[in-house]
This record gives sequence, structure tokens and C-alpha cells, in this order.
Amino acid sequence: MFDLHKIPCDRPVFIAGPTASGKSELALRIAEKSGGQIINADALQVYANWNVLTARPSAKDLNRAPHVLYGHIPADEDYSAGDWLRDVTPLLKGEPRAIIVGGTGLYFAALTEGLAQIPQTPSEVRQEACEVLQEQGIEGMLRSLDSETRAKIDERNPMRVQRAWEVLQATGRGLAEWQKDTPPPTLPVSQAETLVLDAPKDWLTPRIEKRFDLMLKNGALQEVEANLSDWNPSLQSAKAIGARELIAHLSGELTLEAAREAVIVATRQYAKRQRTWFKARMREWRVVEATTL
RNA sequence: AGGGGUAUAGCUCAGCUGGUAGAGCGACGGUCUCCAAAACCGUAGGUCGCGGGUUCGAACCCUGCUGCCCCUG
Repeated sequence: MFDLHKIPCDRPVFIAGPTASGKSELALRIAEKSGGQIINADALQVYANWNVLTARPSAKDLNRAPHVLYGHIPADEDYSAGDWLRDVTPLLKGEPRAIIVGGTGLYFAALTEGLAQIPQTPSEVRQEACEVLQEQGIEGMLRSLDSETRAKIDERNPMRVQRAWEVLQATGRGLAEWQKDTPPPTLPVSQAETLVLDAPKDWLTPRIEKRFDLMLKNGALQEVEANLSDWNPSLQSAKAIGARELIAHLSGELTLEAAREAVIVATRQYAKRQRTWFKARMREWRVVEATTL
């Protein structure tokens, strides 16, 4: 059984868990009980234009404890696991202690397992890569990759192939080579209080539904509408679950009911992917039953 | 009530002139060292509305019934 009082107050706390499992509330309770600064580890909550839709902490919650890395990135900017790692690192030392909360497994992996120090992909290279992929397809991209990298990546996954291509193009060095030089982790699991929330599907699904209905009540549609004028589906910030669906509703392509169904399905699928990641990659973390919190 | 149409996987639908069924979505499982709320991979689902008939053989033809849709009165 989980006991809030047993959380030490002098070491970092990590809280991972599927969407809508109650991570943020747990983080707040830990912060209130034993102090700390809540740090976001969610790839979409970093975007300034989303508040309701990404379930960012409310104004009331923000008053309960200090929060950082929420909404600090403009809607039209790229943001990556590497960017996040650079943003968190300076926040890990000294006071207040860090309480890192989020559902993006890759971010936690970067922090606790290390991330190769590959220079950021310049936007021109990214753009060129998109063009090459469009014109030559995956096959065309694979042809120019080094065999060592090819053996390591999923050659059928365009995103992974493009990533490898961009690294080689921008740095002249293969992705596999870079990854061999991965530095030791910034903060290994052994040096933190690591908590993964386990949220059974049958318990989580109704919560996902209720949370989305609450988002609608709290102005999700208005928030999406505010993004309508410069809506660009290829932006990273446009990947927030619900954005595409509600835009479709606002433009008359979907009824609100149909949009709601689509959002709930997408959220459930996302939660499933998170569970798969946590199960495989957070074996050493302490499992906390979300239903008991 | 009469006429026409339709009934195939959880959903939407393919299935040429008869050779015992497929897709997309969903569901389920998995992969992932920087777009990760991304992208990708794999698996399981069908008494082809029900009954009868024709045929070596019927989802496909004939027939009765049932449900739904449209038209007419």
C-alpha cells in the first residue's frame, strides 16, 4: 500500500503513469507534504497554446506548489527529448528538490538511461529530409544510411529512418556511432524515488471519458478555436490529442459526439502505448496502484 | 396494405458470369536513444439474417419468413 509519508524529502521524485491516472494530483500531494518543485515531463504540456486540452495544472493547482516546464514553448516551435533533457538538467541540483511528473516515457529514459549527445537537427535539414522522404520514400533514404545504423533502426518506420538520415546529413556521422558514445545518465533510477502508476484499463477508461467531458466544460472548444487561425497540422503542438478532432468539428466535418468518440479512442490507445512502455522500460520503478490513491 | 431495395467480422463496407470470404477502422499484444499525446510491427474476430430448395458445389440462383430503408395508397 502506498504511503505518502514514506516519500523522502531529500531526493528527487519521478512520477510516471498513463494519461488520466492521477499523476499530477499525486505530485501536488507529495509537494505539499514534503516540499519540492513540480517539473513537467510531458511532451505536449510544454506548449503554450494548450492548457485545457493537455490537462495542464489549473491556476488553483499552480498555487499549491511551484511548477516548471509547463507551457514554456511557443506553439510553432519544435521540441524534443534532447531539448527537454537540457531544460531539466539545471533544475535537478539543490533546492527545491525535483518532483518530475509526466507520461512521456522517452523523456524519463533520456534522464535515467542517458541520451547520445547529438547536435540538434537544423530546421533546414529537417525540411530537406521531409522532401527527400516525400520524393524518394523510405527506400531512398535507407540507401544513403550506413549499414550499422540501418541494422539498428526499424527500417519500416519512416520517422526513425528520417531521424537517422537527418543525423548523418547534419553531422556527417552515423546515428549508431553517436549512440555508442552515449554519456552516463544524468540521474539514474537508483538516485531517485521512482513511482509508476498502474492504472487498469477498466478503471482508466471511464476516467478518460469524464476528463474529456470536463475539458469541454472548461473551454476546450474555445481553446481550439483560438488556434484555428494559424492551425498547421504538421506542427508538433498540433499533435495534442483532441486538437485535430475538435478542429474537424469546428469546421463542420464531425459532430461533437463523433469528435468526442474519436478523442476518447485516441486517448485510450495512447494510454495503452504508455503502459507498454512502462512495463518494458520501467521494470525497476516502484509500481503504485492508481486506484488506491 | 402493395411495389422496390437491403441484410457479410464490434463498426463501415468489398466479394466479377455459383468453387465454403476480404479491406479499412476498432479491439488485443508488441517495438522504439531526441517530432514520442509521434511513428511502426504483429494477432484474433464471420452459423455470410433465419428456414427450405436447385446444384458435385451457394455469400452469390429460386422460394418462404423476419428486420431495416425508400416509394405508392
